[in-house]
Amino acid sequence: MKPSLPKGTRDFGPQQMLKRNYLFGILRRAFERYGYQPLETPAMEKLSTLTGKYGEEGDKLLFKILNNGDYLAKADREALAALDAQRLTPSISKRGLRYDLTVPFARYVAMNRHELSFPFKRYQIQPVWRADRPQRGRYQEFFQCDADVVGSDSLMYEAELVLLYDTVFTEIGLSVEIRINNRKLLQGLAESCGIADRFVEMTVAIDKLDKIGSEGVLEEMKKRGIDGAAATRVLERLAEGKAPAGELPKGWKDFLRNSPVGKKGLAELEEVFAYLEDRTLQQAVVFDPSLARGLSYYTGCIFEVVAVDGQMGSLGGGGRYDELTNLFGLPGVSGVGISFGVERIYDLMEEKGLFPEELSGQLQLLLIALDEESHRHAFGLLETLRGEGISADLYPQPAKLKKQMKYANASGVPYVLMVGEEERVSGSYTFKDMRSGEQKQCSLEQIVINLASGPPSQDSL
RNA sequence: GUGGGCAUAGCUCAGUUGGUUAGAGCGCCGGAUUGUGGUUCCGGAGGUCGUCGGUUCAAAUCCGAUUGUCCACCCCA
Repeated sequence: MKPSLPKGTRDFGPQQMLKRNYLFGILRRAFERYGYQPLETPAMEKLSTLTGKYGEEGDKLLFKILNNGDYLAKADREALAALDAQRLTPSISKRGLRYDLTVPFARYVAMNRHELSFPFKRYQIQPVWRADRPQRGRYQEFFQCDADVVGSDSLMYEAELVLLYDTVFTEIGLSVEIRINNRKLLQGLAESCGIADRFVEMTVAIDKLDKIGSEGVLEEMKKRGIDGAAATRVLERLAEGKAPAGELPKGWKDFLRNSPVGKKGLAELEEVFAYLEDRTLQQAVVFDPSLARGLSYYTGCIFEVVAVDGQMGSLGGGGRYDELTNLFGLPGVSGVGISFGVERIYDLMEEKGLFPEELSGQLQLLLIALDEESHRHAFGLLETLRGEGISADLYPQPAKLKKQMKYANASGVPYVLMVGEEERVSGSYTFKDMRSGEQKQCSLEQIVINLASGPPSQDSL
């Protein structure tokens, strides 16, 4: 049998894991600095928790888990005979793999409403599964990384989440544009153009403005049943385009004067921008009226992050949702959250070489022994080195030096310590920097001092 | 879910109108060098041509199916 992986899944080898941990570590520390608490939920949820939350398209992409035991005994015979998979499913599967982290979070909040004190802030970094057709940067199993706060409608949190995006992307070393819009403003746009009943169709279409241009969006809207004149009005309004945060184009106020919901959206944006006014931001933050985001549960401000120079697509997104916990019987709990597209961020960091050369968790020092007695001596040295918190290892036999060096080189260890008869009797070991090729004689104490403070810096030799 | 491209050594890829023993580069192993990797030189190993079936005297090459992968939609991270 030829071993292989299921479609759309990947192994993460040691080199990848060290980099992923570096990225996740930045995220984790940033979340905790901002007061978000860790949370994990099970990989599988009841199908009743998941279905109906992502629209018809989303439901199709849910991975379903076959019931245990003789699952056909309780199958819906009629549906089975009729080959009606959709009707058969509930009778043979009652669990599924989670599709995102937001819905399980909403379920968690609803279940634990009496224990939690609000506002409740949590972050979550876990894999999710989608039975999508894989493409570059799209997998069937991938990690999501979310930060959400529920139980407060303060617009302070919208501003905080923008700062969180700013902090994280700056620390990673990526230049991004953080786009902000508000669904209420879009509702106002639809109302003012007389197509309030085609709101969803309008948002789906204008979200593609970047990609297909205004003619394309016009076609898209017509195709989705929006009157041509109204569609043209929508595009006229969007023509004013993006604006730096804090400089909301004047035209919008006038345009939305007859739409209470639109004015509310505008006011919300103004308040968020007011919170951001004197903050120091490293990344570009812009108001983008064409930003719509597909997910229908957003009700207020919405966010999206894109790389300044990349065709990578969205690196993250989020927004405010007022009614998500309603679905689990907990009304009146407003939430706002953001997601980091860690898989794409990883790919982009790789592309731009943003990972440090030395990553924590990596082996720092490989001992190489040249004869049996030195090998046992080196085995003893490991105890001291490891006791000092240094990640150290010993080649398993006193093989030929060339062979051991080759192994050291291939494994990417930054430092090698050679132990032969001379070193063993003098207590002064040959300590080699594999990158520069330089080597010198060092006592064990000197080596510990060189390496003890985590990953070695460039100039430690 | 719809439409299309691709599948040959560990990796990236050549392979003529179907015709003897399927090639290259990189990587790997060994040696040059018995205390020095990454550079150089010499030698070597490694392939059921994704899988199954069909056409043919003859298939990596043509046809069908299937699986995987990539791309564009749909949707999304």
